[in-house]
Amino acid sequence: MRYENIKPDNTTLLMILRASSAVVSSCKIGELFHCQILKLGFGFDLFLQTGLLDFYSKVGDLGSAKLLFDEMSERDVVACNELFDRMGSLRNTVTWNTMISGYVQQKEFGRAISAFQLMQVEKMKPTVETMVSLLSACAHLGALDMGNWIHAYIRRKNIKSDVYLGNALVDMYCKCGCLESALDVFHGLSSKNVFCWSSIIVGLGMHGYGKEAIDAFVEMTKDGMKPDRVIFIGLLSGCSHSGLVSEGRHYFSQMLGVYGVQPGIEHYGCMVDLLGRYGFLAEALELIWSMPMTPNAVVWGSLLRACQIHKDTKLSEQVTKHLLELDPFDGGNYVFLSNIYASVNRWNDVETCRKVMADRGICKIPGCSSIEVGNVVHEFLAGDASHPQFIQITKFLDEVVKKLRRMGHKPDMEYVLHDINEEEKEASIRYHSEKIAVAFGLMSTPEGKSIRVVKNLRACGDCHSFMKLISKLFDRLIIVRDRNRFHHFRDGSCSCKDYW
DNA sequence: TTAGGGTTAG
Repeated sequence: MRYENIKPDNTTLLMILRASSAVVSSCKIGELFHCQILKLGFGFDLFLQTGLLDFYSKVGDLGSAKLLFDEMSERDVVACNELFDRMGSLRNTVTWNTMISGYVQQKEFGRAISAFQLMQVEKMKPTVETMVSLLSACAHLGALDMGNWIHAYIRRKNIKSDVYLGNALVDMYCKCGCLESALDVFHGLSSKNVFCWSSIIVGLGMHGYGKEAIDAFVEMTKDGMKPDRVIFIGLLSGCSHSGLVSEGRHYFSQMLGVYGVQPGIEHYGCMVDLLGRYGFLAEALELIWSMPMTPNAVVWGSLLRACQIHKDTKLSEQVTKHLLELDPFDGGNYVFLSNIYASVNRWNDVETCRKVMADRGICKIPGCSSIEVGNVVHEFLAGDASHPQFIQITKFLDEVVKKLRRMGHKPDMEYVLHDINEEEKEASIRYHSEKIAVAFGLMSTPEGKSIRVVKNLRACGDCHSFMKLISKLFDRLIIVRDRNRFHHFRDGSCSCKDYW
């Protein structure tokens, strides 16, 4: 259009922006576009500004989005001073919603919630779109208290529920460990689409209810709903969490013929996970070689995890080679290999692994656990003692460990990295972030209250048995969401039946 | 103009 020397109007620009935000992943183009708008001297109206704001949010340039958003606020003040008070605000509900959803999409969940609080300070009325974004933030954080508060707020303010909001609630309750509430909301929905079904199927699966996930799938198809690829990911991963190998095989084989869904690399990944985790390592490897597409890091990663569970050092070395070829800078691969060497006492190889990591400047992601107490999310990062009550927590934890030892618990140090003495090894696992978070929960919540912890990585074997004992010792329900599933610890045992 | 579900891994 510029070549024709015809000046586009605002509507055209808005259309271009929307199209770009759907396909463009580079922030540079947004900036260029922003400059062009200014250079060509457009009337920068609210729609265009919102379009640009949405663009910045979607491509992940939150800095520019925030700058623009704040700028809009200043203009608002000027406009209100100059004009009559009936003048519409330049920063309206839609721009707030765009900003909040931008934070959620960029995984800045805390900021999304803060933005909502600011929105309330400015007396801006939230809408159903605001609520959906916020619930998604709570789901990611595992912030149940906040999620409950939002649910109550929706009821109090009579915010009209739709299928998006219903789904967001179901997903939030599942990911915050409240399967009962999720099911309540789900069954109460007046209409359900494929998103709602997938939320509940995935939720059942990640809580260890594989059979119920299959039942939901069957019910869904009876309702005339056509399953999509995400539904099958949920179904197969649900089978995997519960060790339902033959059921998983059955549905995988029926995907294309019966349901018309072409198995993608994700579904092969689920199958490798299902077979490998159960111990069928050779079959899992065979499946990888027979795949119609090139296996990716997720597929090899699933097999590597299976090798770790079933202690197949030889195969795991082969698998790691593939992984390191695919991504030589992924720290996780080195950590995995190093753990496997450590478990069979090959300390020289452990050292080599660590040296390669150091030489290439690769770090491992530190463990991080969070717990919500009194409407505040407390975060505990491995090796970080900055929490104001850190000393009291560790003292409390030491006492607990002593008690557990008297009960006969021996620390499981299979995957401690270093070739160090037993005492040092014990110290290195005693303060794992999830233990600190649970200890803090025990100290700061009333007796009998369940404790919910969210962890960014998988729980180690020692933390898992520790939680089982703690649930009995303190008579508390402890719910831990780890990287990919839930563990409900009650009266000395775990809902995963130690299959995870 | 704004909103929702997904496989491995430190």
